[in-house]
Amino acid sequence: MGREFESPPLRVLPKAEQLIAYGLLQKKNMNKLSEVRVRMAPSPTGFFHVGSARTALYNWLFARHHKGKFILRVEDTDVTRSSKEMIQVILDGLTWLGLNWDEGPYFQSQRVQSYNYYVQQLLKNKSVYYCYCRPEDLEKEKQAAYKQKIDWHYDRRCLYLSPAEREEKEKLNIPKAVRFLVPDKPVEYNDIIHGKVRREASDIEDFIIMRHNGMPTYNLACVIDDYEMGISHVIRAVEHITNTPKQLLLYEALGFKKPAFAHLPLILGEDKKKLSKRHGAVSLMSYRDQGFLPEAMVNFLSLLGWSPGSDKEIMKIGEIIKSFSLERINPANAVFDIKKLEWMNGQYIMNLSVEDLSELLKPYVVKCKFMTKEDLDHRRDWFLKICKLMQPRLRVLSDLEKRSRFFFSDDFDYDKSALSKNCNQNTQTMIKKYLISMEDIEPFNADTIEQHLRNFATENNLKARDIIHPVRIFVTGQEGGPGLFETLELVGKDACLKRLKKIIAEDRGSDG
RNA sequence: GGCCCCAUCGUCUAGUGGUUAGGACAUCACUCUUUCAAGGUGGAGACACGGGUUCGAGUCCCGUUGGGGCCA
Repeated sequence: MGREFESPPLRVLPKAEQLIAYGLLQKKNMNKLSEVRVRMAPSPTGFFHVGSARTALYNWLFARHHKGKFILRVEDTDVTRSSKEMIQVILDGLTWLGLNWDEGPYFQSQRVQSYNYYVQQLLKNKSVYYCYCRPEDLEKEKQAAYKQKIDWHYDRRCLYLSPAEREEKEKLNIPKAVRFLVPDKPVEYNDIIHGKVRREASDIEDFIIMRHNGMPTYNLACVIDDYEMGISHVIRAVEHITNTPKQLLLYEALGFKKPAFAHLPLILGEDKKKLSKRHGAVSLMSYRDQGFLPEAMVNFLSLLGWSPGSDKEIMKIGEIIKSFSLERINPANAVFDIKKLEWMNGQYIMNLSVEDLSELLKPYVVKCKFMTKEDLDHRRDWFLKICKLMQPRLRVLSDLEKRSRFFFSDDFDYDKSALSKNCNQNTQTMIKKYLISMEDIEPFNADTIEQHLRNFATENNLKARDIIHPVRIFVTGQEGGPGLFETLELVGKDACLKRLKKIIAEDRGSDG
């Protein structure tokens, strides 16, 4: 890295600043035109966390509400193995949710010279100093201190190195990091969600801004990126709130204009710990695969920490954008309630047209190997009817597999307790008789099946339900489900007869 | 260990000094139905605690407790 960085890198000027630069706008009118620019800055970890998804969503909602820009930036300096695929995961997640970005993705790994440039500036104005300490040694000291329940801060030993000592270390080519010299005054700022946040200088350690290997730390890269990308509002998770004072110090040392900050509450698991892999599904895409609709996911996530103030919960995206504001975000952490998500998804499924639902369900049918796509297309009307029957019974699309297998295949499991409840000598005899008369039903549709069954019941001095229940369990294996007559129609005459015969052949009546 | 953030039903929340503390999910009952869902009706269920300020506090202040987060 022998190169000197003389010219400052290009900066993306917000619209208003561009106009000022061209003399087209007076500074006093700047606020009228100043554009909202927000960003989502994920680090590619191999999957897209629902928490990141919500952060992205809130940024996006804020940008759309203010007709500003939503920018995507990949923080990939730390992750040596960050690959194309991992970045694609993020893009796919955003795309699935419908969170389109206006700029980017920008990559931190490609902006190293920009960070170097500003580090030089900081070195020049003595806001930072070189630190020759070995990270492992400091870590050891720190752990030892914690063990004795003593707080530990870096003691600035490298700041106080004599010129001779420094020269010695330079001569030995000891790797050096760059540390920020924290000024002795408290840092205070106004968080949009949390209000006044204050931190004493003595509580802020001289933090590293650039590692031995020349890579910037989060705080440095973040500040420079946000500045150069003209970010007006930094909206991020509350775990970063402790970084904010440090970053504010950097803004000051660099002479940058500060953005506004809003720190989002965390999403918690049922045990109230930060939602993580051990809570089960935290990857956005696993929700997609289970058959959650993106609209439901967006609606649910938008309400996890924010409320429009009205009682309305099922909202179109336009309504959410219209009423969204950072001020209405609840500062308290929120538990991820999968039950409510499922309910909401069910609501969205019910509001779908049958045609749309069938399109969404098709991949699941194929994936479960119930039918091929071609067969499905051949029996379009039949499949549409199934979709209609299942529509109010699905909470996630993948529910289709266990709840409606019997439509597609003779190979399904019987609900054991329901089966034994309905298997006795009487039902066996009755079903035997019913089976014979069923052969005559023509055409085999819901209406004729119902008429026939009710007649059969009267003729045999039975209640309709005494036939309905056993037939249902024998034909579908389940105790509940859509209306029996529609179900039988769609299962088809041959399959119905076959399944009833099978039950009789097994002579379940005798073994109970 | 230090610092920071947070605190209304089990969960998500409304509430910005005067409310029978409202809604949603979940739960329970009833209803509809051939069953299961969906729908309808209803029930149970919360201001963590202690001090202030105030005529009056879920709401403002302080403390305690509890939870959470961060510390290359």
